Amino acid sequence: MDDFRRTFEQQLAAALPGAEIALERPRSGELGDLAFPCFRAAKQVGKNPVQLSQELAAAIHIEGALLMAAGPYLNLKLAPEARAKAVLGAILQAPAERPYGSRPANGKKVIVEYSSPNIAKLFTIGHLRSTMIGHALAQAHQFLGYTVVRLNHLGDWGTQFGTLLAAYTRWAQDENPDLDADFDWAEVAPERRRTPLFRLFQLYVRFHAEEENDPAMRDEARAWFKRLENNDPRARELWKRFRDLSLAEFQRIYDRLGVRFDTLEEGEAFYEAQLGPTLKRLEASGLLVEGDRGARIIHLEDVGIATPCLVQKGDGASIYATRDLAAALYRKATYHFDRCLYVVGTDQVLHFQQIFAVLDKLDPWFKGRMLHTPFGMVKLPEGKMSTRKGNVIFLEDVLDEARERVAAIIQEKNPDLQDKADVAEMLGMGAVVFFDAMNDRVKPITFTWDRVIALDGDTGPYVQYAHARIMSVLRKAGGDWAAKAQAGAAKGPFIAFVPTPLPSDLEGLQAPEAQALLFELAGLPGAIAAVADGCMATPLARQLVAVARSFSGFYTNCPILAPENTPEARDARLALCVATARALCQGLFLMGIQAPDEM
RNA sequence: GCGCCCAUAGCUCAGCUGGAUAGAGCAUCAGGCUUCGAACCUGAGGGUCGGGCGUUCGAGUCGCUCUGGGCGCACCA
Repeated sequence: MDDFRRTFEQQLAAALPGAEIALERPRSGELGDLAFPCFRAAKQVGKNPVQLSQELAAAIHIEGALLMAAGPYLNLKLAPEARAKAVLGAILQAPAERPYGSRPANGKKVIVEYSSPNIAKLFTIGHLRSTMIGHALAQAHQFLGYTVVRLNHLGDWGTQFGTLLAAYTRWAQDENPDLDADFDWAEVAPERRRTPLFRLFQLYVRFHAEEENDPAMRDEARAWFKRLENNDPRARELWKRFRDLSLAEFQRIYDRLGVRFDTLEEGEAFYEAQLGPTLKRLEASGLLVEGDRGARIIHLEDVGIATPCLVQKGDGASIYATRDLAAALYRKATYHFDRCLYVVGTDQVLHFQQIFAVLDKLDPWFKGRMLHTPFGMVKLPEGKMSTRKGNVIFLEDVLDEARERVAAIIQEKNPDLQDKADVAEMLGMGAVVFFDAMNDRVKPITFTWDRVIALDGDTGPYVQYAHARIMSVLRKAGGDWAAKAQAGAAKGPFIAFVPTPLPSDLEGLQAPEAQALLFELAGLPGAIAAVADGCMATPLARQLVAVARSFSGFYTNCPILAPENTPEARDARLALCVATARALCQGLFLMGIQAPDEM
């Protein structure tokens, strides 16, 4: 396809000297494979776009392709066999280390900061957004040739930690120091959740509840954080314990989600030693000003931000802005990145505007490199979720529920399936994660069980089902067909498939449904590129659905193993199945979803 | 009060830098398994793209304005 694109562009450039040649993808494969909208060029040469496209259609000839004027568009449509050859070739003959849609290394480095949960808080459905969007962005960038650094800005520092220390001191350290017994004041939790970490969480929630009526407690929490920053041994000891407890839990969840980071060490606390130097540097630059109550701030009115950035609290303790600034400076020195993405919710847009503005003032190097990728918050029908208030949906409950619902369907439709539990997990995860990607927008999401765990229609399991059906056909085909679609080991985001020769005769793919499927497969590389460009997984998710849907059309209309098929037609169709399976498997994997062979 | 974001079918959402007849899923209705997996497929109904004004050859997309919602507005993150 790239060859045709290049030739088409060259011919257009020759016919229209000086014109800007920007090709598009037509709405459907019926229209063609590549489209040249003539509007701008027509203006430049002083012609009517409809007329220009007709003239170009008559003037340009490309072997194996048809050039057709469709109103103001000039469409290049490949002959059915040329399309099949181009698309299947690109997928089946891609080198194992450079799968279809990937690009060679481009020498650029991008940091993706994502997930970033707070210590002693359990993962909620809200955390899934940052985690999986960030994961998909990291995967897509690496797939497209970037060097990717995956960072987790763990919330292991700050006044919230003071809250935890204060609460522990008040209600646990004497009667329940190891947090191994239930609190008599807390409501009884389900068995699975009765862990020390959960009790820590209960302490946190209780503190915030009581703090409402007793503002002095807020000072108590701040004082504890101050002690922590001043190296108080008791505070440090508890800090380490709570952090270790949380990390073990987080790791379990990341393993379940298939998400990994280059390091979990560079959380907020990591920058503690750099806070002083950061403040000094801000001071030396002359940006730092005294604010109310002895706080130190940086004014940003001159760049259109009314709220100043507070970098040191009145009591001298640091605040998250200080740590984000220190982190950015550290990352510049350590990673020399080209782009740094912050996958953090929309409620922090102002915060990042401030941080980026301060960095621009401090060092012009940062200009244009820092990017906040905000996402809408997950809300409940009755309102905002709040960890502090305890009205939250825990991620594991959602994943477990999804798994159970899938397991019930498996029991009904395919009771003899091997590895039922594993498959149920893959499909449940697929449903939840895919739902999130389909909705990637800045808009908030209202959580309901049936929405998030939907299993019909445009869902992960729908795409996974297409993959499973293909594998089933390939197994029935015998020979080494199934092996050809078998995923090899993944290296980073790349799934290795052994390059496979094309069938010499592709006439069996003339049917419109086969052509439509080829057209959608051809759309995948663009969709993956759009993930990185737009910093969202949505285009890929939607293109995978398009592929799965057109596969279903192909499957129902073009018998693959029917005895009346010629061996050539059968092989051509099987090759298309293999290509589709590879593409689906790789595409889902970029999103953090696995494609089972059976379900 | 100020700032940012959002508004598309009954519901949930797509719609790439303005460009081909505004598309999916769910729900509803009507069909399709003696044939490769029906977790599927085919078809139907359903739209003043929140209202108004403007820019443009052309606006769901850009600008202004109104209405309705979300978020934020220094010592939480």
